Amino acid sequence: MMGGVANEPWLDDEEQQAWRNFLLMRRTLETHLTRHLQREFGLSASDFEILVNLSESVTGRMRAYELGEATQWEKSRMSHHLSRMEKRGLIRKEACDARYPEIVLTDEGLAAIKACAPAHARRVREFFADVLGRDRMVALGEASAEVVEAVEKHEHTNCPPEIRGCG
Amino acid sequence: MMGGVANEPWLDDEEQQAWRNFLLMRRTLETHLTRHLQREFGLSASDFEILVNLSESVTGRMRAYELGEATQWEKSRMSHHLSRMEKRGLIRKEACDARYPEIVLTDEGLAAIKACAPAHARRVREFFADVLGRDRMVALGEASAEVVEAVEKHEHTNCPPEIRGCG
DNA sequence: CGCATTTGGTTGATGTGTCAACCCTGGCCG
DNA sequence: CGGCCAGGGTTGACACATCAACCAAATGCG
Repeated sequence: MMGGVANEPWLDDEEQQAWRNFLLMRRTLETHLTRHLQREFGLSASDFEILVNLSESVTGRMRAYELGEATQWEKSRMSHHLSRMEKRGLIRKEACDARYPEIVLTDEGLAAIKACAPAHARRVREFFADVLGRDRMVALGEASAEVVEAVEKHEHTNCPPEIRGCG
Repeated sequence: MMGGVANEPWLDDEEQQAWRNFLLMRRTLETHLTRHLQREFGLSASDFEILVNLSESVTGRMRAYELGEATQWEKSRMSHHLSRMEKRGLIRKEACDARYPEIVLTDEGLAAIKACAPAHARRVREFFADVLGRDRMVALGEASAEVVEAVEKHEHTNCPPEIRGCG
């Protein structure tokens, strides 16, 4: 029909192929990992991320804000998700501060992450680390950091006025 | 609290750091690209994907099944999303076959993708292609293909019985 | 022929993510 | 002191994804 709409000077065929491979890879990997986590342990990727962060903290308790920094989620997403997790007994909100409730890992939550972490890590190794090999994996980690930095730098200077605040 | 739950023999610190960088990168990039597409053109990433596929086809019309192959979406996701897109006038379903309706790109849909493709491609270039540079980008494309292949091979041999059908 | 199976597609329920609006408390400045 | 306002957190509405169940035309085989 057009064949050229995305074929501007912007990306040539080889680059586009690489980009599409990347998109496919990330979805394939994510779908696969998520589905197994869900089926075998009843945890979503989001659940997993929260539980990992909590379990890695020294006290097993954090404020939602800290979790937000660690995960880079929107605050409303965090709030919604923590409510759902609380309903399922994976975490608990404790009102120590009478303003900023603390998010506490419950025994059940701890048990859940302990149960699924090895299988998850094994899959990451099998499908990612082993396939790439150490060198390429480290290189990808560095490249990733560069991309994140580039995006964030741009967000600083170029985001829409409602958000900017910097100017 | 534990610090060690994900620190099994499975992934050492360096690997884990690379993995987390990768996760962060892919979310940062995706969030950024999606948000701009949404704000500037009112299109979600899913809309975009469908429109790209349709617009690249010779006739501007495909069956849902073909779109499914191209995008690797679940069929129900496809169905739901096509319905929403039809409601918004981006596509149309035509019952030529009286069984398998054809998905047709409308003028409005074509206009939409033509309008947003350059800006989107420019962002991909700016935040991904230019940051990585051609060589690393191509290498990542190849690595991605390997990962996809590994996951898919495993899915073949090791998926849960309901799905397997093999063996 | 007739019935079962396959297969492409739809539907409904539910969980999840995003946006915008709101609430509440503490700090700031008059 | 007192009003304001910034920032963490919540809520509601809506878009989206996934799962399981379902539907109907086509195919296959007794």
